Amino acid sequence: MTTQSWLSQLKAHGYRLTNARKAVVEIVATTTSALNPLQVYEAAKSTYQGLGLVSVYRTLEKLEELELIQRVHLPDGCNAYLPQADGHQHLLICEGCGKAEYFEGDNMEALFSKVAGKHGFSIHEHWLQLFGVCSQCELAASG
Amino acid sequence: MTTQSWLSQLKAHGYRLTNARKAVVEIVATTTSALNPLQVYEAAKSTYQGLGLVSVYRTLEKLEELELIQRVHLPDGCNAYLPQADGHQHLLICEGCGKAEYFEGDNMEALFSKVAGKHGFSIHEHWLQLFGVCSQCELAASG
DNA sequence: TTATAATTGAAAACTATTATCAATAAGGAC
DNA sequence: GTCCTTATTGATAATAGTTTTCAATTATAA
Repeated sequence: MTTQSWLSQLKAHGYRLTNARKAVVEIVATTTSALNPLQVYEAAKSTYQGLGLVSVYRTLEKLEELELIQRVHLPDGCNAYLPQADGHQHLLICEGCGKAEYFEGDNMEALFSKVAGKHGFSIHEHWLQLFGVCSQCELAASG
Repeated sequence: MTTQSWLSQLKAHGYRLTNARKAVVEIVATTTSALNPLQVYEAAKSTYQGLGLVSVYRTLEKLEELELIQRVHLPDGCNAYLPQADGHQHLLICEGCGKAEYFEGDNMEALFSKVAGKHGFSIHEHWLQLFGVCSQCELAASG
């Protein structure tokens, strides 16, 4: 299970397993949508009442350091986090429920290097994010 | 010239042409890299000494409203602005000098709708940004 | 030139994030 | 299990970025 595996990795890096960390990991490791620190805080408090917002910031920082989560930029804010994808993946985000799914773009790299060549750039990083409405939200809206 | 055209558009929408607005427009209409409010403020102050930071925020807001500029998300901040591109373009940004260039991805839409179909999403918006180093910065680094 | 209302810059308020610090508690040694 | 050390905590203060407030100014139409 992801939560356990993340806790093991924290431990393996010499970090102590505290109630605050367990509560934050439990939320972030299992979320399907990108969450900002305040959202994590509110969700994690139901597991561990005594949690402080500051500990959420600190735990997110460590999880990002260990590459278990990644920061996601959204139209309404740039501090949301999502479990990190394996390999190089792109994002599909539902504007209704916030659900985020990774996808792989076939042959995207080829396009990128073509563009890079044309403009005389060497590419180091890329962001590709699609925003839309998932089928459930579509249904909910029409039904 | 872009600056004049932007000022005309502000005027056409009933906004007064003040020194503060002229100074901000002059900077933002001619920039080749995405600038945040503070950067605009500092650059525009050399044109109009009395400028206040608050007026920069307010002017950027109006320019965005009129779709003359667009907000750009960068790894180190999400409040930079760039003149808006015609049509649907993507961004190529130099990590060295900050220069931003638009490009058109051929057949990108086809890929997006394929992905959308596969995941059951309907896409409303997309972000595609490539980060790298432009030829000038490459040269500067090696030379 | 004058009147008027939009706009301004300075200061205050607000929000999000980070640093400080004494109290707490995790986890290794025994 | 108990003790000890020190990482970690939550509360508070500090900081940074952005927005609101407001009296003074100024663009513009008459």
